[in-house]
Amino acid sequence: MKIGELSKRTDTPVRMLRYYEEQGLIHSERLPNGYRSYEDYVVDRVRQVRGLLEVGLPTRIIKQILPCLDSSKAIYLPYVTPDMIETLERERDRMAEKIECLTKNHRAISDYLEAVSHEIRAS
Amino acid sequence: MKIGELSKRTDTPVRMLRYYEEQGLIHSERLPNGYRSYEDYVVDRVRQVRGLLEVGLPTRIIKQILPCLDSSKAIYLPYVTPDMIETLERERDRMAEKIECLTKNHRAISDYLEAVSHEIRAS
DNA sequence: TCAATGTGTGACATTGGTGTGAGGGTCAAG
DNA sequence: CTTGACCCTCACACCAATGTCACACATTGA
Repeated sequence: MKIGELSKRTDTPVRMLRYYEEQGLIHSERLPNGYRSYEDYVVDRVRQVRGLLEVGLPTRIIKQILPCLDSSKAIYLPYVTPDMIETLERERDRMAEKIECLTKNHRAISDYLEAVSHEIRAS
Repeated sequence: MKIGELSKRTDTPVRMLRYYEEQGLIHSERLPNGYRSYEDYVVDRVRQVRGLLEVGLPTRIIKQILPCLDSSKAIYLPYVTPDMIETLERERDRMAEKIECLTKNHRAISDYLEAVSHEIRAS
């Protein structure tokens, strides 16, 4: 697929798709005319990238952890450096913290909305 | 307490504390000499703000939802506008999405690290 | 063929969170 | 009284993600 379709399917500005490629987060082939051509799996990839960006990870880190999140992990297993392991462990822990923070605040908002809805019904 | 102590207790640059105040996220009194003076509860407040920033919420949104996360919710219940409710519901849903994303990726990284550690033990 | 749409590159602007430094008060300890 | 640590404001700089615009070429459909 070409960049326009990928853009629609991922609800992502074309500008950003090119940016993600520049940052090494996604890959494209080129058609004879120079147009970018994407394989289907890139759709999921982009969605994953966007999700990680949304939760505050910079592209630098995303680029590092993405390969480890592929189903074809086996390929990468032998090449892992201690340095990489450290990064992954740190990110894993940071993610756990974020999950905790989000969960707490999510519940607080839910509770609040719940209370408000009762208030309305009572008035 | 003065800004230096708050900075230490929250592990937050003084610069940022003043910024958060400018954005209306925290409050300070002023001592006779012009120094900022904070009440104890601000420590938790700052930690909460930082957590929310880390998970990608902009100060604009944080400012809106913070009042609803206080324990003294009752005070705010009567003043809630439909507009505010909408914002809260949207943020609640976005948080849920983020939690899902983080959970998924957290598990993936954990699994990966697990696999790697086995690999190492086997070699 | 012409117009509209899609794509390419490149450059500049913007935004939000953050860093940093200048220049100047406050205050406590030596 | 002076020094050092702390505080004030203000301004400029930075970075990463994103928006926007200009200009050129490709594709497609009327």
